[in-house]
Amino acid sequence: MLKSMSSSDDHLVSMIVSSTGKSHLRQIHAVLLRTSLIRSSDVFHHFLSRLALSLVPRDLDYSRRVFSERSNPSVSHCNTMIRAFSVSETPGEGLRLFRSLRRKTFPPANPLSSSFALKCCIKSGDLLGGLQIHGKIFSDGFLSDSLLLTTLMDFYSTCENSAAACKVFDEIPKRDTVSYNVLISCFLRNKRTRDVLFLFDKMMKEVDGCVKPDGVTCLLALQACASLGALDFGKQVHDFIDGNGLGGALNLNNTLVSMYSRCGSMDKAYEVFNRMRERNVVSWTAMISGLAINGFGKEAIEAFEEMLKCGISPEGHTLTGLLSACSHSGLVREGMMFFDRLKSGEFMMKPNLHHYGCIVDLLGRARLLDKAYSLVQSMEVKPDSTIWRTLLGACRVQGNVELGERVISHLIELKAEEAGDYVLLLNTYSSVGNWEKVAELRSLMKEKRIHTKPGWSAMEVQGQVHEFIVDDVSHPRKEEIYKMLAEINQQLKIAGYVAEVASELHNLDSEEEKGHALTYHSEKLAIAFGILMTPPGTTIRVTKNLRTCDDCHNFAKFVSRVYDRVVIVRDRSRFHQFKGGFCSCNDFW
DNA sequence: TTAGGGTTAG
Repeated sequence: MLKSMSSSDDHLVSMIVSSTGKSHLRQIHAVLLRTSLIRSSDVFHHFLSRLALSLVPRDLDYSRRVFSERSNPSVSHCNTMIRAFSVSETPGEGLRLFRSLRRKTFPPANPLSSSFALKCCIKSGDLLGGLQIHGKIFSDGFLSDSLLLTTLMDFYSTCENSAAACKVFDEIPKRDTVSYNVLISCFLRNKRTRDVLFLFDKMMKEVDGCVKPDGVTCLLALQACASLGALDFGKQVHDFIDGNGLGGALNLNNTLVSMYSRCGSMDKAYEVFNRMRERNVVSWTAMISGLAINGFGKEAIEAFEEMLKCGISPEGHTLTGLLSACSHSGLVREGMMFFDRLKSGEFMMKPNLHHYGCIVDLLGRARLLDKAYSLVQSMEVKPDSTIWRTLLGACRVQGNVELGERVISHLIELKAEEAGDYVLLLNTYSSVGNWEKVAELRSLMKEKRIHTKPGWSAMEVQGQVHEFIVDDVSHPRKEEIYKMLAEINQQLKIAGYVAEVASELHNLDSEEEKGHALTYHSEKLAIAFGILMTPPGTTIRVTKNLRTCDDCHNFAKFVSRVYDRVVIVRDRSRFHQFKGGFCSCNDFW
């Protein structure tokens, strides 16, 4: 049919080209060349777009050749190619094309060219390239282009420069839901979780015109709540979802399951999960991982088996959740059985680093350190720093100095040693009373200028999130908090609590500071704040970014008994529920 | 002629 068409049929030809499948594209190309129909800018545009953008997988070589054969490409032809490069493995080519386009006086580049070029910079991590484009936005006269500025924010977000992203946001003439979402995702990526909640609140109250949260906003806000353990705020987001007709979305329900379980509310997680009309592997994975961090190992295994019964195949993450559930609940036999099934290929995948990490953790907790070490040595994939770190953690718990030293030498070899690793080794030495080595390591840390990253704890009171760091003095009610902490310490002492000075050492320079900093670990500040701010009997919920130390764990146990409070601490690896002087983890973490 | 944001983790 194409053969009989003339240049006056451009539109029809374009439509045919746009609907052509991959197998016929070369034939169509030949016809277009033979009939000279390709000379039409319209026809060429559609052909190139089909070739470079809408086909999966894309044929970039072919697109590149077709494009280079065009003697007078228009801006939109160039943009098609820049966009294609921005999602390819060679985004640098897109930037080069953009630059050559800008150098020409005609045709001039348009805001879209800059937008796609920025995408190229994001993909290739080209900081300088992006900054140059930003510099030209003013001289190109694109300052009022909201969509381009939104992409620019996304660029700064990937560069972890949230201050620059904020500045661009302020300059956007007409902000809409997407520009808000980009800023929110920037805050989330850059760990400014409280700002995420602030912005969500602002959108909900429609402070900025009629900008309202949409599904993506809710998804991001829920992630922030999960990270902070902000259960009340999470419930508000849930209400917003239900009240605005967003409740049926699969991805939102999956995130709700994850949020509730990461906030320690398994009842609500189950409720959402059971009400879901449709569930995919992500839904099951969220549930299994949630059960895992809450210490419900057996239930996680049951959920996994139920999932298989429903005919859903697990993914890598699903197995990670399952194996970590076994590890956290001390189900060594079950964990090893699932690991064997994974290795046999039953789940159509090979064990990855996460899976090995779980098993190393499992063996370490089960005091099978040698077995864990030989597993790491025999791994098919090269062990990364996290694997070694997991093993180092197990060495600390069991005071195995010899293996601990060997492990740290592996970390040094990988050039991946972090302050936390030295702290673990330091604690291993101190747990066996080897003070000479402690001193030696301390001076080494000083020499290498190693500083620990501060731990933080968060606590939600009436929907407001309060954050604390070690030795925090920034909180407006710091005086009351420290007074309360002193009182608690006194009460606990009477009940028999003794601070374990040797249990955890942070970035301290002298022995005298040790006892002092133990008193002011961020979770202790948060717990004191909780007792201060809530009526007797209220559950205290604290979220911590690192693993909680032995001393703080012990402190929380005493608080739960002396103050008759349920204290729930979510640390980096799991939940601890303290009640009547005991912890749900049975000191096994 | 075209465009910007997003689900599970050791």
